[in-house]
Amino acid sequence: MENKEMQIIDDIMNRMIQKELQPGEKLPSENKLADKYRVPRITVRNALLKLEDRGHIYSVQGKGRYLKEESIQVQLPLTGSTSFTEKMESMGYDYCTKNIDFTLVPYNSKIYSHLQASESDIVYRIGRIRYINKEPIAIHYSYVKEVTFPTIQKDGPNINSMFAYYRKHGINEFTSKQTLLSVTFPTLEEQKLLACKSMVPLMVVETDSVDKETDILLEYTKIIYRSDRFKYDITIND
Amino acid sequence: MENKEMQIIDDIMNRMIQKELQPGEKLPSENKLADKYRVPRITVRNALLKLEDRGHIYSVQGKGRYLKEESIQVQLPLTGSTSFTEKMESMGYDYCTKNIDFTLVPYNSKIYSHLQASESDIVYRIGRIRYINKEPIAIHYSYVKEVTFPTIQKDGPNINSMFAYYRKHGINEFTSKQTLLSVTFPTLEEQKLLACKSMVPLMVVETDSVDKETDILLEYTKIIYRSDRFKYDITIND
DNA sequence: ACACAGCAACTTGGCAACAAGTTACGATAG
DNA sequence: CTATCGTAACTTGTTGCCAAGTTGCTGTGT
Repeated sequence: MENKEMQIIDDIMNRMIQKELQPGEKLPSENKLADKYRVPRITVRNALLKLEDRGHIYSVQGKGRYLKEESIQVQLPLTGSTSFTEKMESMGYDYCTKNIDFTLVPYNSKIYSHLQASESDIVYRIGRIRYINKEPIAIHYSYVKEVTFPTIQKDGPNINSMFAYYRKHGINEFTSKQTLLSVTFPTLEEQKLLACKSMVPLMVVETDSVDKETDILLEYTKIIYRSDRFKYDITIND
Repeated sequence: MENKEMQIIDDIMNRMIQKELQPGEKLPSENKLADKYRVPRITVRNALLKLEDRGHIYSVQGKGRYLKEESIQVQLPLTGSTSFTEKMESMGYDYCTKNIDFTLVPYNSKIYSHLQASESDIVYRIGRIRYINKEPIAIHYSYVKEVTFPTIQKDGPNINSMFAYYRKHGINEFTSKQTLLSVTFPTLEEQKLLACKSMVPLMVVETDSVDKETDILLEYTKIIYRSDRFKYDITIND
């Protein structure tokens, strides 16, 4: 029989789902598991390293391996036109956000075409990290043309909520033309920002935001979520 | 500086995105890369093994490592009430589907509660695999109560399209109460069915299907997509 | 000139021995 | 009795060496 490693991963994952293994619990040592599954130690070790990369367990040299403490899984409405902050607050989460950058974006065909911007347009990126229970759970980038909001350079660094900023400019209802969703793995930088391991999948949601009244394109948005922190609600309703 | 391994992964991934590395191309050997990045061979090796697990490269002992051939990425509308088959055909893909199982489902609190079924109800699972260009891209499970369609046991094994089956029963318009989306890794069985490596993330879409006219619950659906084959369109429109 | 065997130099794959860190416990000294 | 130190037995982490597979060149015989 091939692929003992994957069988071990399946077995341990099942035990975690069935609650046979509890959060915080210590796993048997590599040697004990190797005896149990009748495989070389290295096979068990590789399986455990993968589980660690996925963020399910952690190890302490000389002590052993432990299941991570269970962390929240948030049911997040991906659709709908209310702001992220409002969604979170209406669900009663300990939620906060932190601005991480406000920079001029060098010309980039993908972003510029999304914004329907010409090469001579000036585009800024507003980046922030969203936290639930003090844990980072998403990176949120807003790309805005200077033409659309001429005072953006001055306002930018102090914007806490783009929605609030738009309301201040008399825009109250938003819609979007297209929302795309894909799955990636974190770069080294994203791992640092989101405090996650290299094999935690990220969900990337890209959309445009349009003033419902005037149909003017406001921004191009890219949100990068830790996929292990959410069950996404994509119900279409109302 | 820590985490050389991740820096190597980032670098190779960037080169792939920038098309500096072409599909099918042979990568430098572990030793050459170790020299280039000034790290021990084992570090390069671990980075390459992760890229292999993610499905980006493959290796041949004695020969070397190669970039996988580029495969299609389909833009898939996740929302909307047309059937999967219709979506695919309207987009002109070489699409087909294969029934893989029709079985009685032993009592399971999660599935039964989704179906609003009591413990004495009989529930069947219809499983099929969906292919694009002969490549498996999704596993589709439909859970149906016998009460809803009394002849399901007889019909089941020959059902090619659930939507067609419902239409035969006079149901023409469908809707759903809630659609949830999450990300997981494949079990060993799912790896075999979807012909993918252990670290290819899967997108799981769970929904109920309701007859729009009578509001009767028809089925509970669970679709498991290979996340590397799609960009999902979750635009809410019309 | 050509065919072929054999060898050398490369590739990736696997593993065993060793290193490093933690804990538990018992001997020993005060 | 108590405190402390040392050691042995465990844990996970690292690495260097050799096995296995492929390629290509070179020498040899025809």
